[in-house]
Amino acid sequence: MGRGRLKMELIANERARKTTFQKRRKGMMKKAYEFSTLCELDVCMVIYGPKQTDRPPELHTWPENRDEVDRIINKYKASIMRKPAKKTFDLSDLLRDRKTKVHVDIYRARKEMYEAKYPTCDERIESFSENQLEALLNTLDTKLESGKRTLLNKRKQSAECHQHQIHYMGKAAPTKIMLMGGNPNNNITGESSSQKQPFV
Amino acid sequence: MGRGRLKMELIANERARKTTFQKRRKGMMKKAYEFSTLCELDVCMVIYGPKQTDRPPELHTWPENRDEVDRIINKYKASIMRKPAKKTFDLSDLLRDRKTKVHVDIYRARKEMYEAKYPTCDERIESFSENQLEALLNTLDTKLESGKRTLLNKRKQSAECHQHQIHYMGKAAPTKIMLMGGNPNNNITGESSSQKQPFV
DNA sequence: CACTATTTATAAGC
DNA sequence: GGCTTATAAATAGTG
Repeated sequence: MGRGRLKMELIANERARKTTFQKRRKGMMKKAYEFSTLCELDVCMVIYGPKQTDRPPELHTWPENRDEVDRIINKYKASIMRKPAKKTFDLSDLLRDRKTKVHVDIYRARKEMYEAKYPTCDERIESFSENQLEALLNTLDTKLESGKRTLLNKRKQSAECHQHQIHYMGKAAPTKIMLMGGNPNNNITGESSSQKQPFV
Repeated sequence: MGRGRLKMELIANERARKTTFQKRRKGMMKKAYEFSTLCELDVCMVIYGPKQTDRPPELHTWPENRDEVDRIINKYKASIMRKPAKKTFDLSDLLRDRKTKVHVDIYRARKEMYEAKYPTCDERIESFSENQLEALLNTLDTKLESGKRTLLNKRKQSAECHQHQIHYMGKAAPTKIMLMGGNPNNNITGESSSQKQPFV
C-alpha cells in the first residue's frame, strides 16, 4: 500500500523499517480489534519489536490486557495438548478405524484427567519470597515445556510404530509436587499469610 | 472497507459473519506475514473461530508452525515474568529513586536465577505413560499459572505497601521437584528408555 | 465464489 | 517524529 509497491523482504533502511513497524503495528492492532469485535472471537497477538542493540525488543500485545492474553494462550495450550502435532508421515488407511478408536480413548482419558482433583501444594509456598517464587516458576516452566516435547515425541513414536493401543488407567494417578530446598522464611512483606491465595 | 461502512459490533447475520471471518482471517494472516517479514519480527497470533454449536471453535495460528508459536509464547511468558503488571495506582514521585533501586535488585536476582543450574528431574519420568505425563503436565501448568498470579499479587502488594526493599538471596536456592504417586511402569511402548530425551 | 465500489492502510514525501 | 498525499490493498455488499 502507499505510493509504491514494497518488496516483501526486510526493509534495509533502519529508519524506514522503524517507521513501517510503527504504522503497521497500529494497523495490526486495529485489525485485530475489528476482527474480534465483528466476529466475536478470541484473538490474541504477541509482537516483539525490532531487535535493539541495548535493550530487549519491546513487547506489544493485543489485547493490551495481559490477563486476557494469558487466558487465550492457556486456551491455545490446552488445544494443542488435545491434538498431537501434525504427522508428516502417512498412516495407512487400513488403520483409520483403529486410529479413531484411539482418539476416543484419548478423549476419555483427557476428560477424566480434567475432572480429577489434584492435591494442593504445600501452603508453605505462600511464604516464599518473590525471587524464590520466580525461580521456582521458571524451573517449572522449563520442565513443563520439555515434558510436553517428550510427550509429543512419545505420541509420534507410538504412532510411527503403528502401536495404536493405549492402555490408559481408569483414573489418572494424582500427582503430588514437593518443594525441596530453599528457605521458605525469606519473606518480603512478612505478611503474605494475611492475604492467602490458593496456589492451585 | 468495501461498499458500505460497517458498524463496529458483532455482525448479526450469521452467514455474513462467517464470510467476514474468512475474509478477514486471510487478511490478518497476510498482514502478519508481511509485518514480520518487512521488520524481521517475532509475531504470533492465535485465533479461535466463531463459536459453533457442535464442535469447539476452530483454531488458527500464525505462523502455522505450532512450534514457532510455542517459541514466541514462551518468550512472551518470560517477558511478563520480567515485568509486573501495570500498576493502576500512582506511586509517589518521592519514591522514584528507591523504586529504581529495587528494579536494579530485581534485575540482578533475575540474572542469577537464569544463570543458576537446576537439577534434572528424576529419570523415571521417562517411563511414564502418555496419560500420566499429560496429567502431570496439566497439573504443573495449572500450578504454574496460579503461582504466577500469586507472584504478581505479591509484587502488587509490596508496591502498595510502599515496602520497596527486597532482600534477595545471593543465590537462588535450587528447587527440586519430586514426583509422587502414580505408577511409573505403565508404559505404552515399553521401550521409551531406548530413546531417552532429557526432561529438563 | 467472483466482482466491483468504497473504505482503509500505508509508502513516500515534506 | 509527526502531518499530508498518492496509491496499493482490503473488503462489504452484490449477483
